[in-house]
Amino acid sequence: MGLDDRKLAVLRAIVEDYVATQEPVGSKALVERHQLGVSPATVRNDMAVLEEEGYIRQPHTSAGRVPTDRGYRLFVDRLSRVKPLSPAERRAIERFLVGAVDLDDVVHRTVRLLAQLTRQVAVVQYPSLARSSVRHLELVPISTTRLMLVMIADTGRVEQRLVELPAPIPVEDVTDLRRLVNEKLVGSRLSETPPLVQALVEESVPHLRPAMTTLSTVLLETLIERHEERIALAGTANLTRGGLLDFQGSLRPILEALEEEVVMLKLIGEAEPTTTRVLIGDENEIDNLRAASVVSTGYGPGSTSLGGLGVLGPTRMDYPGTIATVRAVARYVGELLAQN
Amino acid sequence: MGLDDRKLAVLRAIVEDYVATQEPVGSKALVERHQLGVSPATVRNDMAVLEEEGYIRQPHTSAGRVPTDRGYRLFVDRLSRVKPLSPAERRAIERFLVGAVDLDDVVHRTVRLLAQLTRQVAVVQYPSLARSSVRHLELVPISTTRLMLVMIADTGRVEQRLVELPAPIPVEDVTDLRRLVNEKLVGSRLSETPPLVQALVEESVPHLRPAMTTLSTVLLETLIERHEERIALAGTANLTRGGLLDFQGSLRPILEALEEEVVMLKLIGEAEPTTTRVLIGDENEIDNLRAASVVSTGYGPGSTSLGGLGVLGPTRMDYPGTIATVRAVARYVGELLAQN
DNA sequence: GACTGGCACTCGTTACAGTCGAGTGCCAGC
DNA sequence: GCTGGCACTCGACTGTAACGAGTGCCAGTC
Repeated sequence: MGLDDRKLAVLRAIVEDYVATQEPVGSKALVERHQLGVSPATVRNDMAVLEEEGYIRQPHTSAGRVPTDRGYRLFVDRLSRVKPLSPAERRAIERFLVGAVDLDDVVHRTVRLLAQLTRQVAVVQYPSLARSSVRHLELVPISTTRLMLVMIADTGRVEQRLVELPAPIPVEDVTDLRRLVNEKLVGSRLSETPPLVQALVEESVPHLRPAMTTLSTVLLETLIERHEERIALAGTANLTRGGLLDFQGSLRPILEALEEEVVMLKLIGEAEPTTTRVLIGDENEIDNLRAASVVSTGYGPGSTSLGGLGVLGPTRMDYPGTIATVRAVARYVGELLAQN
Repeated sequence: MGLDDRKLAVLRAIVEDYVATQEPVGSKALVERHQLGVSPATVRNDMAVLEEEGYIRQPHTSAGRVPTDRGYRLFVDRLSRVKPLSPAERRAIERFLVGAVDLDDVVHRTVRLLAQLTRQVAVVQYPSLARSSVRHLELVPISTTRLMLVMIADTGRVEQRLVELPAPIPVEDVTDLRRLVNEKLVGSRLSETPPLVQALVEESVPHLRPAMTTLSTVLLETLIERHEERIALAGTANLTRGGLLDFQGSLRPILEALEEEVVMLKLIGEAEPTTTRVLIGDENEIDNLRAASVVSTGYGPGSTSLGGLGVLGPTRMDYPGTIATVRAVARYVGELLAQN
């Protein structure tokens, strides 16, 4: 593993040039474009070592070198600084997010902004319900046997679900039910509600019990277990930049993966605001994304995470710039949501 | 324009073969695969006429013929019957849609189903708010100067928006506001609410007036003007089927168009349940979609339309099958929503 | 011992020529 | 009006050759 400083500089130069030109880079071009202070022959020797160690490879014998996933990894970990954003970019972020009127709007603006700034596919998770708490529960009678249950979370998320009651109940009972569930659940984290919901049923007076039982089932089922997590996507057209060279010629697996919300959630939903995760090519556990890289982080007030966001692009991407942008956007969104 | 029956039969055969094989079809292959009862030479003469009239064309001099947009148009209008769905498909539709728990779920299932059955990109518009009526309005106090306004439409759609009040108001006033807006607006179509909202302000008692004014602004602005329309997408990965031959080599414009909700809405949002619209290639007003075809219709109970749905694919698509599927899915969804 | 210039070698790219064959248009004949 | 026959076109494919970017290796220099 004896990689001296110059070899690392060579690797850095190769990554930078390849990302910029999208073409295998040779020893001669390298010494011309960078001040390495040595001859092409020396660079060739260094390249041979780098190749042996698995950081770069040749697409074919008489071609220049291309970074491997491992090479990008080394570059990201040790050879690059996070690029500070340009003032123009900072302004773009602020301008874009100011004026959002509700949560949906914030999420949509964010994902579009991220796609535009990074020129990649952007993914933003809605604030996770599990980490939100209940602000209010509303029960709206639709008919004597049907209620619409609406839950408003402190993050601004609103979820609704139809409840089919086992028997007709009078309006006064709906009022009672509403009061009871609100007294019990408002303010508590959704991840902590199951025992509370259970208690609600046990404590309820006999004539409300059937309705409360049904209601609690729906509460548990829908609001906590089922589609509690949602995501927004933007910038899929960016996948076609750089011709078909990226993604080894086929967008299919990428597009398929992007449509699977579960997959995407797993990909970006676990990060914390303080860390930025970079997954490069092969490091990805999802087979369909073996030709892609993902940069993700969490957002939220302070260091608590409400959800994740990130971008997906070719392994040949501008990591320093992308990482900087993802972080910046996450921070702004976190602050914005903290104000609500 | 003297196209006799045989020439039309030839055109039909060309369209069918080309759709199936994706390769230019020649006179010899045509007589082999279809019982036209004439020789290749005769077919060639017919082809020459069809080409002159602009229904087919040759990619290059020594190749077979390919239908033009105009050819597909004639095929759709006069040469094809809507294919009845297979029992398996009918069952798939029913199985897929049964068990949907709320509107979001219905829409998501529908769009995925449509993408799967047609193997194209599917687009489903959420039930249009403009054509829905108000079932209930809820006001939830967030703080003394902030309310969360939640509107529930008869289609099951729920919209929310934060209201910043000009001055703090007591909880009793919120109750009054809630009662007033509900009395006035419940049951009316959203497209008819603006005068009613106006009246609400004018009729309100002095001490409620400031709050009511703000509230009415939000009501008009958000629920009626702004993002009143939403769509769901699925099956973008299907764009990559058939290699890059479809869409003249670049998915970019298509993907860009798909991300523009406004564009998509215009495309599918105007149809009525009784008619099915087919836009072929050039007929499309959106430049980005000149290489694609769109099959769309409306859905809703009876012949009133709640929204549109459709699929987008290459001009080289199985029109009879696609049309049948789009119609069938629209009918099922319409019925499903009518039951709510 | 590390770097360098030089050189032979590899191999993908491009250009060009030639062959093949699917498919056509046209025409004389039935 | 249809058909068989025939000459023609032109893209697809194959083979050959020249080109050149880029390499690995080695002997020479500091």
